[in-house]
Amino acid sequence: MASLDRSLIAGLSAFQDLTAKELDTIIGRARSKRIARNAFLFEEEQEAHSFFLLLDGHVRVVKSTPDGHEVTVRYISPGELMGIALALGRTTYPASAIAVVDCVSLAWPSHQWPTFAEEFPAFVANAYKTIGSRLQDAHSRVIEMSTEQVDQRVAHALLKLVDQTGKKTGEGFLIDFPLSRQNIAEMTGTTLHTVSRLLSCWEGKGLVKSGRQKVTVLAPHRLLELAEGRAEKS
Amino acid sequence: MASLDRSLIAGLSAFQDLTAKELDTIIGRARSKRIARNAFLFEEEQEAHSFFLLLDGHVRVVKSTPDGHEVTVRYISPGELMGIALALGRTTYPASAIAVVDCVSLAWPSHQWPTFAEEFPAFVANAYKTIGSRLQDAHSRVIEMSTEQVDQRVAHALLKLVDQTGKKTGEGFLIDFPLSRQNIAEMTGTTLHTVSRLLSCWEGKGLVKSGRQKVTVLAPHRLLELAEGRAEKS
DNA sequence: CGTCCATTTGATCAGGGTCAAGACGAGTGG
DNA sequence: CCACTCGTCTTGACCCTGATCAAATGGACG
Repeated sequence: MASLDRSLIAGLSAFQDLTAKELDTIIGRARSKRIARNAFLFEEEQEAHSFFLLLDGHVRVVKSTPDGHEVTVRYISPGELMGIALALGRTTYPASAIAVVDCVSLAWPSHQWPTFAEEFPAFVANAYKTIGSRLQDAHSRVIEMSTEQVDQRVAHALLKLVDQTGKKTGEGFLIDFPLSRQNIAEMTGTTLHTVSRLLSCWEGKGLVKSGRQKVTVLAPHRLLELAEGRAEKS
Repeated sequence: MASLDRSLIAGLSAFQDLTAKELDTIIGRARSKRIARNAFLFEEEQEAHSFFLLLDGHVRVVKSTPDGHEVTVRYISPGELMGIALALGRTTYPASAIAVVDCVSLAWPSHQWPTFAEEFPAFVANAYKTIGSRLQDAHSRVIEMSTEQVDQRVAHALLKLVDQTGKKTGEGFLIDFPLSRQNIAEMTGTTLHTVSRLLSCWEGKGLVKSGRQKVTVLAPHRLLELAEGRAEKS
């Protein structure tokens, strides 16, 4: 097996302010893994044996309720850390992580966390920054759910995904992984029916174009107006 | 002014695993403040000059939306840290904190955080644990908002408050600070009207007893059944 | 006693969930 | 290459939860 090279992680915000030598050490302790589409990287409630960095692909993080509902917490893009809640004193994963497409990730055993903390304070500082921004995300989600209508929430969700992983195409911004109506519903606390109706309607207005597990945002600006509730009701 | 004594903070989970001497040092750097009912401890977007520990009273943490809605993020009880989001790389407060009753708090200047981190690693570890549990709280809020009906969410909210600050009385558990229908609505993403109707209904069933800005939970167990959706519809 | 809030309760109604049925498209196996 | 199947998506009809609008009641406090 070819050994891992630090160029894989150099330049990622998680490893900002670390020296080349430190990167070498860190990557020397990592194992790389391929995860097939639809496979779990880790599961909710499971013992948190490792923490991860996604190198390639897209991962959906979900929590399940006792009564069978699934709620999507977030999508992870390449370069992001995953499974780091243990840095906050947990021993089990708070959610499950599923590969949306075939993925490649790095993994470090959890028991190395304290060592990392001592040897690479810049790294843990970055990790905490990540956690901070996720806490803010969670709070904005709460606020959206409390104050916005379904159409605004769906619009916000699409815009967030475009921001995160949008690929510019001739027509607009394609969300670059398989995304079903059901998936969008699980992000926004609604049903696939309502999402389907919304997308149909928006397609009619030229805001988006969507197909089977595929969404392209054509007019982000107008979608944003809708998301912020300053669109004229037509 | 009498100087502050370490007995004020000894025993609090935020200061677990610190020596008496360390506690003395920490408290020596604190300033204590009285905050009148309805006054702000800090405001959203404001420069985060200090972080706080609530000694006495109750604080409501709220975020406002551009269109004037207020969402209550959480209530803080004595012994809890506040305004520590700056530990996660922020420079402004992410929400406002309002004294629900007359309060007493300790405050440390933010610029001491790095010093604290070096001198009292146990303290920052505890702080991160606090943040971790708040992240989880936020996620459960999202899940509740996505999957539960209003009555379940209100029931959950009341139970959480009872857990946090419930005072056992002859009849049940009193939530020990002024709490209006409006406040409950802001915690659960509904309106004061709906909350009022729910409480009236529950009062009829003997689940709660409520008056002006006052709620007592009489039958937590039955309320929990309702919260979890396994109550018989009557 | 009067004013200001918090609360209650009724009436109305719409957003969006639920139920049902069908169309479409992609992959599979013969 | 075609038929079949399964999963995704669409669309209609219906109805329920809970928001909105409106008005009255009741304490608390100056």
